[in-house]
Amino acid sequence: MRRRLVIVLGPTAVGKTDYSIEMALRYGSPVISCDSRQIYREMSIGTAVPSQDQLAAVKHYFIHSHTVTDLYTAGKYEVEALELINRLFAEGYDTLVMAGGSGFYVDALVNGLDDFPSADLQLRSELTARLKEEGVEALRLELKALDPESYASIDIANGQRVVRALEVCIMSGKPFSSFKTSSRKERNFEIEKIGLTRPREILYDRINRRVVQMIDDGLVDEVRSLTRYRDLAALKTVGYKEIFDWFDYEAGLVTSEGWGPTVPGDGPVTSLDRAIELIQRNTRHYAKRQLSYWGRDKDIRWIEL
RNA sequence: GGUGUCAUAGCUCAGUUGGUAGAGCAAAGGACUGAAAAUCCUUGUGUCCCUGGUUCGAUUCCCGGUGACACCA
Repeated sequence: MRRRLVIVLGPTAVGKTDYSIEMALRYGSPVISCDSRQIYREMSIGTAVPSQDQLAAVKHYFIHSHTVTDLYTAGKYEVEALELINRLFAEGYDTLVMAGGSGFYVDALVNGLDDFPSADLQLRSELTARLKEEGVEALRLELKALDPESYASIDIANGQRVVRALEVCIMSGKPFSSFKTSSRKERNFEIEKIGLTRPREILYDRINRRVVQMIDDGLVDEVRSLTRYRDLAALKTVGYKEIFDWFDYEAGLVTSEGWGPTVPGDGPVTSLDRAIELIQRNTRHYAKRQLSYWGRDKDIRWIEL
């Protein structure tokens, strides 16, 4: 029997949720979400999770299934999603629908990640602290000594990448690059990727309006209720970080002092309106990055809505 | 009505002691192997408000105009 996974992907706010539910109903499939933020049960409004009605209409997986206090990663997603997919196929489904905005997670599932050691949070936070104090150069030199190949191939201007490569080198005692096989894992089902898109102007307009809707739906309260988690990776999310910054300003923790039109950065978030503007802009940036990520994937069949 | 200040990139502004100009943001493009809604990289010619004058040369100085703001009436 021909088993098939149909992945509906596309930039944020393009309409993946509606499209995937419609498709799932047609195939009698559940929807398997592939979204690095909708997976957290503590976050709803700011992540544009499907509505109660939608969740009732079609069974969804990986929505609100995990907690922000556990660092979730693409590696975990690969394992868990694959396990679920195999189980569902075994139960008799021949077509499964996946909806995803997280390109890296989609790739992890489709092609598989190499067998790198997973994150060591202790080591990572040490390296991140050093990155902050000593700058990228110091860590870069260390990487050059431990793993010249990675030094030559990864983006060494990107502190986060340098930290991860170093983390693996130190943890395993082997070069980061030695884990890389650049081979694709075999999957025992067919994969079809459908990319949803819309004219840029329309997409941006949908984003702008959706952000306003989120505020009306109570985003500020949702964010406030998550204050104690704000340092977790899960909360480093568009729609949340901007509002935390606004809270900081209101609390007098940051001021406009020292900031001006030629100083890099966005400056203090002095009002809710300013926070909204920033969320809209950052969401647009995010959508653009998603489009760029999928831009070179020749396996995607694009559909303009 | 009078006086003063300002008028430069889509926006906020810097600058040129006169030799046609540059930051931040926006925008566009790109990268991506366990933080990925994260993180990082690349891209800046614009009647320097308009008219006239001085000058080899004016966006820069001067006259006038227009507009914005402030103060005085």
